[in-house]
Amino acid sequence: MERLNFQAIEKKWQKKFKDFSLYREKGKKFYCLEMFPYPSGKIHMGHVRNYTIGDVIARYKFMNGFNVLHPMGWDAFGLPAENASRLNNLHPKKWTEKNIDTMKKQLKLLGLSINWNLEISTCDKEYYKHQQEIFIDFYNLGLVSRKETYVNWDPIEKTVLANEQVINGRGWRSNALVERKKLSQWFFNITKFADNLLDDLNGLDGWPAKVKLMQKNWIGKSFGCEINFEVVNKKEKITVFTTRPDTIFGASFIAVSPDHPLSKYFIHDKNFKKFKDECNKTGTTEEALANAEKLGYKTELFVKHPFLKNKEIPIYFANFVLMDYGTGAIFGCPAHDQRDFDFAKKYNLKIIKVVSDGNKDIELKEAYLGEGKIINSGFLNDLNIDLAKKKIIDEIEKKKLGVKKTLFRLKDWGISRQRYWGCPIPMIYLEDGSVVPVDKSELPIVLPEDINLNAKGNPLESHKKWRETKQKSTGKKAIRETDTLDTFVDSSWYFLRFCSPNLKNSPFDLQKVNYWMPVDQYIGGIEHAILHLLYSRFFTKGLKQNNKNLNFSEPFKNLFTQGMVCHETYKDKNGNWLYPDEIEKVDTNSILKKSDKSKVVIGPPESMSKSKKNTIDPETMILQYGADAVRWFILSDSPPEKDIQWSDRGVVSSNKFLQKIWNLNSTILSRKDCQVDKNLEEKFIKLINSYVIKIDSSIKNFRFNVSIAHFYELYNLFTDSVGQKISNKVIKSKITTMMKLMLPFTPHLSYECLELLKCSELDNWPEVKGNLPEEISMAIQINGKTRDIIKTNKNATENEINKIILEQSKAKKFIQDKKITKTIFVKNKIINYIISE
RNA sequence: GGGCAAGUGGCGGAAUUGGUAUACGCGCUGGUCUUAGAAACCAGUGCCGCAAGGCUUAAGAGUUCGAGUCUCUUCUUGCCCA
Repeated sequence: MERLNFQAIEKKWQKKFKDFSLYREKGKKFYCLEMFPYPSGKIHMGHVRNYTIGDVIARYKFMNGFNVLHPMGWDAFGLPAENASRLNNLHPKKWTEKNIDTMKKQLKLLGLSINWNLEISTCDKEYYKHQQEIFIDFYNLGLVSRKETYVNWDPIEKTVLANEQVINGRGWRSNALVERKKLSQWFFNITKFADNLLDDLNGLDGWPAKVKLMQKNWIGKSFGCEINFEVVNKKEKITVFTTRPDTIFGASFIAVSPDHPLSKYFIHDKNFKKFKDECNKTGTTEEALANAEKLGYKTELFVKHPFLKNKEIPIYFANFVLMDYGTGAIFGCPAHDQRDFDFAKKYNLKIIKVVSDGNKDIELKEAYLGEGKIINSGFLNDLNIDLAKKKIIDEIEKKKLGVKKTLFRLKDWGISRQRYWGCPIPMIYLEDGSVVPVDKSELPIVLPEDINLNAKGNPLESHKKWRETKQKSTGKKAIRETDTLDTFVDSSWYFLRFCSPNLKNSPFDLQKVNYWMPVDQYIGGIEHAILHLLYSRFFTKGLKQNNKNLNFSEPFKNLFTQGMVCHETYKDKNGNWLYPDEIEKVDTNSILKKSDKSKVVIGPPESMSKSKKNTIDPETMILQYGADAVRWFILSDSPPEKDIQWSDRGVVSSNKFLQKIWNLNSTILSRKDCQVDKNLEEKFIKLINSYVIKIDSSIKNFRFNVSIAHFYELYNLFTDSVGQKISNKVIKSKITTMMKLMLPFTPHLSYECLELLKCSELDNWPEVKGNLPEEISMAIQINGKTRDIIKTNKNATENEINKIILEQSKAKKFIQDKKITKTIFVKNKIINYIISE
């Protein structure tokens, strides 16, 4: 028997997959999309998992008669290209193109059903030209603004970081301590859609509840009110925002942001300046602010308490109050807010309980946040928190002390990046100080290639020739915006571009996006649960506002978030990380470093990363074990939403199993016809039918590991059956069924076997119906304990079962002459006799 | 601190949603074949017990004829928010 030569068949079929398309004229549309990769150099196992899952879905849907769009592109802008080009003296464009080339070849080795004719790359001017157009459209819609704000400044990368790029106060890439810096930045006004983005989550039934919850928390809608406090002996009022107006009687200080207008009285105060500089060293994330030590600067100013005559409350500047959240001022109620509590402890401020925690006279050790009756609060006393909130807000509005207000945690999306390798922002600065978009006819504003990357800061700023321009309509001198767009912008609409990737004059063809959108199945990592998905949703809503004829307002109908690929880590005696191929396993207990035979310490499985050297190169695995075996393994071990542990043993056994399938196919091809036992044959056919149903439903439910378990069972069924009295016709027709079921998982092997089986219709899914096995097993229980399992005909009645039990079942002796007081009979499942002693 | 998940053999995990717990795979043990090894094939494999049987889904309670699945308490782990 000839061994499976996977290299040869993969080569053969990949040639046929070239320019592969799952398009067809008839059938319902299905848009299957996996998050496109960043071209970092080589593909990694995470990509293999992501694109294999997508490929199974795409092929499955196609075989079920759908017209499938399954494209691929490159998220090709971004800082790593700049860093790499400084290291290797290679232009970011060249570096990116080289990587795309490599990764495309690697992806093709996996045998994906990608239609490569639709390939796009975000660094291509034919792509970002349209992005600039969308930017101008958004600008004209009032969805773009320019604001002076404090930003997270990474002093090493010399760029602005988004809040989520700051981890524990440090830059996510550089690990530098992040500083606060005031810069003029471009923003997308995502907050204009805050309510919309929140409400529409309800319609996303095909999204994991977890992701929806994360987005909901991120948007963070909260209800409360503004309260105006009169400053003693000054004209102004301080407006605070609070979600806990019910605790107003517990207020013992006012804290305002160091950037609050009130600071005008202190600009000449050296101590205040020092304090403010100190504050700027803390990051701007809520987490950084929460963890930072609470710092205050006491002013000589006081406000009047709005409900307590003669009560005056001191004003502090505080580092934990942000100017861009709420009104930049809060009232502090230490008894019921932990930050206020910490602050009050530090500056010896009064802690007045206004919500009863049940312990009347015991001093609080921390803020009490629970439910309780209101106390010490005049007309609010004895109410619960909710009622007190309503009453106090009514009172505040009645006395015109403030207004009811809804606040969002969501902030506008800062999109300016002081970097070269990104999409130029199509705005110009005129000499009169006005800032205007470029004329659309000038698009694209092409990124210049002759730049000096070794200069500090943004190379576009020092590129005089590119920077200096003229306004087209007036001929006036102008200077280009040198900031480029956050790369999240690039990925916020690429799914639309795939519908008409070569269209010249418009980002997308209306008819085509209305046909293909929304994406029917989007697949990617959970790490994009908030930002990428939120931004894409915002873009879709913005585009719909710009063009009312778009017939969708959400981009992704169904979302699947796959788990990570993990591998154990290895360290040598000096604590240096080692690659898996630098070690050897002598036996289960001793692992040695190959080079010097020293002992190696094994760490727990962690997400594969270059820094921990626990990566496995997909290309090596594909060449060694075959693409089908790699695909098979990555789907077989764990449910796809969970993390999976890469194991070499696993891929070896996948390879062995596929070899067995090949051998089985060969056996069947050369099988001689035999005498036929009709009953046996019928039984075999019915069993196969039951597996078609099981495999079909497990694929539908993304339970690929279960599908694979069923394939093993199917294989066992075949090896038991080839030697039995079943006709060649039936055996061949059923192995054809099995190969079709396997096709989405192992396309090369399946196509090859189907060709050998002379199957004429390769691309249709087996019928998911037919007669099922008649024999089933039933559990016999006595007092709820299983005492025997009997085989019986489907739909056997209680009487028939009773007869069997009394005649032959092992359960018989448990009943003996005891009295059966009750019988519970569930057809095809169990019969339970309740007997009394 | 708050919210949300999850906890099943030596390991990855399955269980038609309240009805046969441990499917399938890995590993391990024994055997066949082989000069030997590898591969392949056959058999076994939750725990205790010679067996009959008993016990078992993190721990404990509850609902039920029946609980891995539902409810409550506790513990542990992971993720998100703080």
